[in-house]
Parts: sequence; structure tokens; C-alpha cells
Amino acid sequence: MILRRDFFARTTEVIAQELLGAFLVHDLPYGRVVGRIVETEAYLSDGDPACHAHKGMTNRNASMFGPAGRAYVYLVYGMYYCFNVVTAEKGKGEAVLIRALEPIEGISLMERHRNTSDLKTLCNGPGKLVMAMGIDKRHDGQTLMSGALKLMSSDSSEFQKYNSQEIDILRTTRIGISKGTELPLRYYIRDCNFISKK
DNA sequence: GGTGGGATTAGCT
DNA sequence: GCTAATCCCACCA
Repeated sequence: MILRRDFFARTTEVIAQELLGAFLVHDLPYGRVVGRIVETEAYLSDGDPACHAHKGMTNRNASMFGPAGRAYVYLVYGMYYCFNVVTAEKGKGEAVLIRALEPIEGISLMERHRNTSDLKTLCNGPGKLVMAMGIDKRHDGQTLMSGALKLMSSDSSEFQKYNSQEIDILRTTRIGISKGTELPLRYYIRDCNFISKK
């Protein structure tokens, strides 16, 4: 089942947890790539200095202020892109960063995108998964509810076999930020092999 | 096993 | 000028 607006237009922290086990699907002209979400981070509008929307809207973060269910894709460190799902009400400026995926389908395509064949490190970071999935800055502001790039629920029939176990969620502080480091807004699946930091 | 530096660009101060 | 929601490789242990 494709995730729709009623899923995305809710509390960001809840969505960050519920996205664990869901599937990111990209139908490219030359094939389909699918990853199972195993690590996320929430970025909030209130009291969260690490959130790009914290200081208001700019050209870069404009899609964070749009309606829920769209992509927010931005350049970090001048070289890599990060992929976020815009959440909550329109205008709030909240999102969930997808930090890691378990490669599920189209693995040879992912390997080509990333120029590596090491399954464990193919999608175990936000910049890496963007590359593996064939996401780029053109996806910024695009809807995830129709079109080539979409999210499928964790109980989708075609992927159900990948969620046979109960998902055990751990919560920690976020990674790679210098402000808001004390907030416990990172979520990941326990004992997952496709996450770089436990 | 762990650490340190370089790549590369947009947006702020 | 400096920093950033990162990654990779060289180098040391």
C-alpha cells in the first residue's frame, strides 16, 4: 500500500518511528530499486536548532514548509544530497531524514549507482542511499504520493516477507549535527546490519 | 581496530 | 571567511 497524506500529515516523531520497516521505491526508466527503511531522524519546528527550518524559510529549505508527503532534498558538505520526507501541517517546517536502508530490490542497479558491491555499506548513510536509489536534487519538492518515487507501508503484500519479525525500535540522539545534540530524535531498528553506527 | 584530512558548494555572518 | 543533517581513503596501531 502506498503511503498517502493521512500518513504524512501527523506528528513528525510518530512518523519517524512508523517509517521504520516501510519501503522506499523508485521506478527508474531502466528498472526498479527498493530499500527498506531502517534508520530515521525527526527534525522539528519548535525548540530544535538543528532543523533547517529553525531560522525560517530560505530558498534551500522551502519544500520543508510545503504540504506533507513531499520530498525535501538538499546538498550537504557541497557534495552529497540528503533525502527527507516532509511531515506535519503545511507551513510548519518539519521533516524526517532517511538515514539508512536495507537494499531489497534492484541491488545490481544500486551497486552501479554507488560503484561498490558491498551490500552492507550500499545504503548505510543518508548520502549513500540517495545515490543508490537514483535520487537527485530534481526530486526536491516533488510529491511522494504519486509518481516514480514513493513510500510503501511496512505491511505491503509484495514486501511483507521482509518484515516477518517484529520491529524492535531503539531511540538515541541524532548524528552529524552540532546543535540540538541532546534531543532523542533518532530511531533505528535493533540488530540491523545496514546501519553504520549502533 | 580507530583517527584525520580532503573534496566541494550554498548560505550565512 | 566559515560551516555544514557526509563519505572515502590513507595511515597508524
